[in-house]
Amino acid sequence: MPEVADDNGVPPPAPTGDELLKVLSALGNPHRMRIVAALTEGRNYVSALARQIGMGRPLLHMHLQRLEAAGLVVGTLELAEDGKAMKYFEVAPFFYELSPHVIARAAATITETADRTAKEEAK
Amino acid sequence: MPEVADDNGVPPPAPTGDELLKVLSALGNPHRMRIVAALTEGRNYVSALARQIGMGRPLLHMHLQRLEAAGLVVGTLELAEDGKAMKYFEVAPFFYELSPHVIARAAATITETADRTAKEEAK
DNA sequence: GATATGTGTCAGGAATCTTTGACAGGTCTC
DNA sequence: GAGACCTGTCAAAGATTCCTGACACATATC
Repeated sequence: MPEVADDNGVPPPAPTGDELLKVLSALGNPHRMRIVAALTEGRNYVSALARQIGMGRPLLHMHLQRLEAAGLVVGTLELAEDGKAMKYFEVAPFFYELSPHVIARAAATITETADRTAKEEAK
Repeated sequence: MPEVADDNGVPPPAPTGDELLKVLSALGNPHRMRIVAALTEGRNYVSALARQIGMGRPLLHMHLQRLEAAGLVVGTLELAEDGKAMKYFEVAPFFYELSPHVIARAAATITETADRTAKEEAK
């Protein structure tokens, strides 16, 4: 039988420079990588996750934020039966290919840290 | 004609955590991405490259070093006909797939910045 | 009320990148 | 020798990222 056939067999979307940049810098960190790995085994809420991989909540919170900004994980705030509000996170079904061509193509559409702070995108 | 058929169609080598970490953090930088892009159009020596993408030599030198350490580019010091020694760089034919599974698998073999400086690998 | 759970944020220090301006060396041509 | 190229390295500053210890807010139980 063929591996998996979830998606409609979408080829390679060719990510933009800024997008790829966010993804790569997000994944290029030991802790963040481990966080994604932990979430791959199942969704979890931040406090529990923090205990599981042994790291402070504030720190985890920040890392999850970074991962979510890159679209690698998604968090949803839901209310438990006992009324507690807890934020569950789970990995997003991402997929990127890294090759010279992909990088070259993406590099053409970068609007970041180039020189100016490029902080004016609100226009 | 079919795209390219260089390699023997090697599947997915499943990179180690440290390796993937180096690759991702190396590529997760605007300048480094642009450098790879520039080299995709053809090999070049550092001084010329520096002028081409407008950045100081010392800086470029450092970035190239990082890229080379990650195995994304390779540099060779050769002597021009007029006796000058120049270091030519070119992109390496790398290829990585980024998906939750790959990350999870790689995360299991990380030996970096975990906690201790892990600076003792010289043993 | 006190305690334990969950959520989030903030300020400040520690640790790492990133960047620049010298400086060293080399060969060749004028 | 002086100038134009190339190579490399270093120290110190600047900018980011990372990390920790408070603090705020909720709800439920003892």
